[in-house]
Amino acid sequence: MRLLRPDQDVAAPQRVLDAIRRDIIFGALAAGSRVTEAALASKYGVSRVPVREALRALEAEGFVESRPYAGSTVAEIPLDDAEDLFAVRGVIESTIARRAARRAAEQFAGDAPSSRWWTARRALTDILDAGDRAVAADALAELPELNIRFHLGVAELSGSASLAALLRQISGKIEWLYAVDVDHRGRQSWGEHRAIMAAIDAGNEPDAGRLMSGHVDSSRRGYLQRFAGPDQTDP
Amino acid sequence: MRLLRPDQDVAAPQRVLDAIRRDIIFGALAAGSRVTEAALASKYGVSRVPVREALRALEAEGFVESRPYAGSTVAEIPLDDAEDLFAVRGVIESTIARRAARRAAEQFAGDAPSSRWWTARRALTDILDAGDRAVAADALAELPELNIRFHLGVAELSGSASLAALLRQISGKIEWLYAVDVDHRGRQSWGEHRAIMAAIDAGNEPDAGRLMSGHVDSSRRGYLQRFAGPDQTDP
DNA sequence: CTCTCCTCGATTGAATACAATCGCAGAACC
DNA sequence: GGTTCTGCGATTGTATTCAATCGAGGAGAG
Repeated sequence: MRLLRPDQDVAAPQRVLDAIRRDIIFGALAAGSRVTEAALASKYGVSRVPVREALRALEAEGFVESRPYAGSTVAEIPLDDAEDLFAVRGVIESTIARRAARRAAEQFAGDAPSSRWWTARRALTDILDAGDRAVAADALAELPELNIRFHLGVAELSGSASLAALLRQISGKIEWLYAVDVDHRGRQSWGEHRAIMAAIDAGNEPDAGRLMSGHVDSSRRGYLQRFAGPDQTDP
Repeated sequence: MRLLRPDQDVAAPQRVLDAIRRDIIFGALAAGSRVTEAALASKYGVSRVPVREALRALEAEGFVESRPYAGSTVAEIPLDDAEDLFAVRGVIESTIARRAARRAAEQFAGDAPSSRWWTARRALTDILDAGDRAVAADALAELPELNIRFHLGVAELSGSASLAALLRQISGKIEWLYAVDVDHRGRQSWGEHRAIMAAIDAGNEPDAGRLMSGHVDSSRRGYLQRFAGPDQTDP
């Protein structure tokens, strides 16, 4: 009947997976460090079985590396891949945005929008509002999480599970790279989301793709400016 | 001491994962069909635990969908995503090819190529030879598997685990889409691999990227010609 | 006859228990 | 003194076991 623990034990294993991934991305688990199943199990209050499943998923996503009988280690942050990852992400995200726009138009062309679509769309409204509140309250620390959820929400809206899976993988890596340049351009970046959402709602594929592409590119420039500043190329 | 079962039980769980994925890609497990853990466990002669881990990894890769207590089903083939997946794959693969070329140049610029690099490079030679033999012997059925291995091998050579993980995910999807257009253009497609390899070995980044991009695009055109032929766009 | 509720079988989720393997420390030998 | 080998501790891999949940089918009320 599940009156207690409202939506927590619905997905106990999923929760462990998300928690570990989150710890990796935001630095609680350092890159290269060794993680033992027993430690994670006791940390999250479950047995080793769900932890093992989570580690396997994370391995598929590229966040941990495992060797038989040798255990798992947190993967190294792909610093060298930054440029390339941004390029790939740009293509994936603009594709997703275009498809989301097309799908939005389809939803209203037909009889009635599917409930699945509405659920995703409503979640995005909540995310955008929460982000705006965070910006207004100067609680910029909340933005990284909301940023990921916004982009994944758009992927959900696009209806393509394949592209969504690719995005989950790559956006996780990018957040990992710089845990969001939140002090530097958090406000502006968040503001761009509204425009993207509007283009999608309007069913405007070209604009949606273009705005998303620009959004990712701004992010890329922000990253380069902050980290790769002086030595753009190595001799 | 592992004298028996030479390289089979080294990675029993990995083997189950690869086997299931292979069955999905090449059609032994139909899209949309329900898969029970017990059935897979008995099929591969292991218990349910490694099967569950494999399913979680496949879920992360987007090949199966799971709902708590409702079991797992093989995901639907992303037919609608074909165009987009080819576009994304083009970017990923050409990026990988350019990086592989750069890395090849670096290997010979320094003191001595790393053993890791050499291992990957040697594997590619074997794959290319095996493919040529298969073509000569008209054993085209072997090409799909070798094709995947060639592309993943180049990814290995690029040295970027992130890009390799992305490629693994997307190339699996594309093989799944058309289990390789082997009768139609298997020979020509395979022939292009040598040229790509040569550009990489020469450390020629632009050529490597361009050739790989063209290679993927040929593949895309082959797919469209064969499946999406008449109705390029829906009214 | 239809709808609702409930029970039961099947299946998944999780925990415990045991076997297999690896890496390291320390002793023995050269 | 250095090298090699051998136990031992720690950790992972797998099987077995039990609890939780879902879905289908039937009984009963309206």
